[in-house]
Amino acid sequence: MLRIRRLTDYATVILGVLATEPERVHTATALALRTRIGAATASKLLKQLHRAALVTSSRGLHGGYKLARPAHEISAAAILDALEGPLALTDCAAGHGHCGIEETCRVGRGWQRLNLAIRRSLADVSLAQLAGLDSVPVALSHRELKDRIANDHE
Amino acid sequence: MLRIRRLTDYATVILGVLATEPERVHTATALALRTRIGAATASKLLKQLHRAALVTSSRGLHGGYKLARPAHEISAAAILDALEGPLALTDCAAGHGHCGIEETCRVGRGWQRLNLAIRRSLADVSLAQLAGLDSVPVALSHRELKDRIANDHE
DNA sequence: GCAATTAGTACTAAAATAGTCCTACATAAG
DNA sequence: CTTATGTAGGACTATTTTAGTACTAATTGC
Repeated sequence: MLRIRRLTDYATVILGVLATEPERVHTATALALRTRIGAATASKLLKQLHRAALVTSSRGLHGGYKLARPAHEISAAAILDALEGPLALTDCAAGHGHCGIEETCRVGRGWQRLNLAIRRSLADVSLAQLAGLDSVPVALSHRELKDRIANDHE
Repeated sequence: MLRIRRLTDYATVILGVLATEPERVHTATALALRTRIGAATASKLLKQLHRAALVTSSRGLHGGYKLARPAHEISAAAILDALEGPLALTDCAAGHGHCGIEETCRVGRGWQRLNLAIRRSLADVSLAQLAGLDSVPVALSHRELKDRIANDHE
């Protein structure tokens, strides 16, 4: 239930490596080797990350990629957004409504609320935490998410 | 990002209808008509819900489906589990590890933690809330989930 | 026995996902 | 000013998931 795509996972792994050495530039192939991800795939992911401005790139000889900001300033939500787009839990909410009856939309809204709460919470988790580089492991707790969703109602 | 499947959404819609009239039995076709979901699809979903013990069924003439328990005792997590299985955010954690290097698994664990926190929070949201039948809309808040994830560390 | 209705399974079609390849552009070093 | 090393971007293919359908068996009330 509720999984992220494999490529998104790959991307976080790559970002994790970049986060351990934020000063250096890393070539796509080097990152691919180190993460055992296919070179072409890693390259594609890095391009996406670049477009989302999570990494900076330099071309030519001695070119490569670097983290655009410190790892603790990159949120899990930003990564998800970059790789998977701002899609919602359900697409009923996205507007292609063949949900003719009232109950449908009521439920749809419920999911939507949940989705929002989760997203916001994800915004509070940083790459540094995800990659275990921070002292605080993954800071986002039960009580807080629950509050968050509750406080959401209207 | 982080979406549920369309069929899962359908299922909640069906459950929502069942929740509005928990006393009566509803036939698969009646539910299909009311929700504008294809009859065969609705039927298939109801079977899954039955296997997951979220609804009870009776066969034969005047048979049909009913909610197995009151709507406020059915959690969003239970619905997700029934329809999508207990899958994790990433499948690296599921064991098929081709994640040879350390960073990989560090990140994997991070996702795993997030997943767990979200799951637990989802366990606190009921069908009644999802379908908007409860006074409290969708009770699961920002602060609480955040706490939940934070408290998770080891 | 008959009609209504769920149970189970197998199959098909469509869409999302993952992954590869090719060509163009940029930069530094010789 | 040429060449080696890189990224940028897009087109394309294969694989896997997801959605949806169809058919047959089992159950029950009248």
